[in-house]
Amino acid sequence: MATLDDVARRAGVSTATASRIINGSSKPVSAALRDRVEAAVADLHYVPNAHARQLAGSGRTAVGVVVHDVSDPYFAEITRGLQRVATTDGRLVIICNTYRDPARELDYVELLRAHQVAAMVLAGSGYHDVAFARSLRGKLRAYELSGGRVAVIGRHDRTGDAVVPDNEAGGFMAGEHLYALGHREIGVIAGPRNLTTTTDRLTGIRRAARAHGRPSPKVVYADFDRDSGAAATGDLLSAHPRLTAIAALNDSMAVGALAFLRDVDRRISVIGFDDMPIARDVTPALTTIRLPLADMGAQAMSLALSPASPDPRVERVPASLVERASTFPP
Amino acid sequence: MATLDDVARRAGVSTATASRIINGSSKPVSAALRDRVEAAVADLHYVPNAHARQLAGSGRTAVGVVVHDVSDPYFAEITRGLQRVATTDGRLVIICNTYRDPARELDYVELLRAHQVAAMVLAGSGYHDVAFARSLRGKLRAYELSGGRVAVIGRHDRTGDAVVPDNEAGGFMAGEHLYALGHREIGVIAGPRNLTTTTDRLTGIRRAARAHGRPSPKVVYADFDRDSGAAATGDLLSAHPRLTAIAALNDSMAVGALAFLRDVDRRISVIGFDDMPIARDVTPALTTIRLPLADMGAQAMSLALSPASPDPRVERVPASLVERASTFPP
DNA sequence: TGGGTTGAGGCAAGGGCTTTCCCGTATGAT
DNA sequence: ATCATACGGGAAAGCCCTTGCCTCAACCCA
Repeated sequence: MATLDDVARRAGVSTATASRIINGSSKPVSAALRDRVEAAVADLHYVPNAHARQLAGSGRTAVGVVVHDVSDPYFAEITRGLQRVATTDGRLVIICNTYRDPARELDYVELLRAHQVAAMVLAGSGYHDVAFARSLRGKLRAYELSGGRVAVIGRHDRTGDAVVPDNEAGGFMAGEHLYALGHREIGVIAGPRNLTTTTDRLTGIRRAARAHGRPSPKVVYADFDRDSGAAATGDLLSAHPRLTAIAALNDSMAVGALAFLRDVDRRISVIGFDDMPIARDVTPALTTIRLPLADMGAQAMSLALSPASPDPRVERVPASLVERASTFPP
Repeated sequence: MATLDDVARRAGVSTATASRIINGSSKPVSAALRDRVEAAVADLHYVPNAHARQLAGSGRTAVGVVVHDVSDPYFAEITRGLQRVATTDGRLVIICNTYRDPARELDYVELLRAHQVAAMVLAGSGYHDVAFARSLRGKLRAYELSGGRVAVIGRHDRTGDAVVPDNEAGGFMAGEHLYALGHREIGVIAGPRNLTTTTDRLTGIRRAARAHGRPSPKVVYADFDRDSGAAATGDLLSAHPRLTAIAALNDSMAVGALAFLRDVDRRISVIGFDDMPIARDVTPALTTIRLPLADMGAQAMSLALSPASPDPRVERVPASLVERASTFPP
């Protein structure tokens, strides 16, 4: 691999000059030298070593993102928003998939710190796990102490910049919608129970049940993905055959529910959550609680990229109901 | 940020010793020192600087991936496969989204080279653009010369390791299926015309038309995404009202076509391509040409991570027909 | 007891780049 | 003609690590 030294030698200048030309430093350099250096760069296919540069230079340039899994539509949307603003800012994005393994999450935070990223965004780190939270807080604090910036998407039990969707209100809206339609007994397909996203949304639905004087909904837990949603629907319906509506705590599981219901040839209301792209393309089109996922990602990255402010900024993101065809009176 | 120096000083040892302990080198070290160093590391929240390490050490550790857009289901699946094998190999994955901008693609290759990645995988770089291809080849060669490994997914006009789906055969199968069903005049919603994926699939379909003695299908070009697929369906149908079947060159556009047809309340056959996850959840469930996307990603990463072999390895990936409900006799 | 091992640890040389001085030379003003 | 002022360019000091080589002491066997 050609080095700056090679370039300088070939152009007959010092590495200092070569470096200045290559980086477009403000120091003036004669046109002749500039040409010679540029020619040498081209001839040698020279690319500056990013690690050496990072070591010698001052500015951190990359940013890190820690999510459950970029291929999951929920995180894919968020990541899209994130990337848009990071790229606009000319930054390399390092994406880390945790697959919901808290240990892996902790490791990735260390790894990103080791890579001297300028900022990191964490999405989906809301576990009900005190030890994990404490450990994470410690690592993030150490990172921030060394000048790193952090933004979190989702409920945060640390003080710091965050983008927080109103999952509880969204859950309430879902329940409200179903009860207002006249349903009396509803089932809920929840996500993993150790996630705050799950419990927050669930709390909202339960509050709606109370508000309507209905019994608490029947809950069954799944994994936020389609197939577990389908399986959970089976469980729910065999345990409680008289349910007339199901609230799935995300659209992937709602799609699974719809698939299951079609298979067993039953037609009951299903409401989802998130308004993922797929929601409008299933049949019946999915009624769901919308969250502006891409925007949330963009907001989080903006926060992370902006200079630290003394008091943490928390952007609250409202949820909204999108009525389509999958919910109807009992 | 604490440095190795800080750790060494605090533990009262040299940086050499500290480094050996931290990296679990084979050199023997007394238990006492080891404990002191480990304590210092913990106290200081020390994380070794990845850049310095990369500079000083020998092994390249990260790998790069260049794709159109990770949030696009096609690339999301591929990326999932890639990541699985990269992570198993203990490597950091840097994902770069080109949004189908050849210039950006070239830039990313340079950037990954600058970051000294051990290997890179390119997916979706099959543009019909001679200048681009030449430029890309040059950059890749320079990278390989410096010990980097490259694997490409899709048609490659460079010699090197590659995973090549049989798009042409897949296209033929799609056409074959439709003609065998009795359709005489079919329309095609193609992807961007400058992509080899588009032209290869199209070639296959045209061959099927010839094989059945049918006129060449009507083609309209779109962008491989849902909305452009829906719009293209409208164009196609108003230009050729008597079409009885549509072949979309990927599932996203097929889903758009289905949506459009539902809107105008028309029911004609639609076949997709790729068998993305969404295919089985739309209504009617999408008949499609399946490609094992995640496996392709995994294979490509395996190739890229294995030592260079004198003669390039090319893994051909067969396509297969998945019959669902969206195709039927005219 | 002496020479040869072996075990534990430190010194210092990079690795490739940026950047801060610092030094000539040409330019302008007086 | 002289002095001050740019201006163009180079030398070299790091940035933070890893690792080959060397030293020193304790230990072994004959």
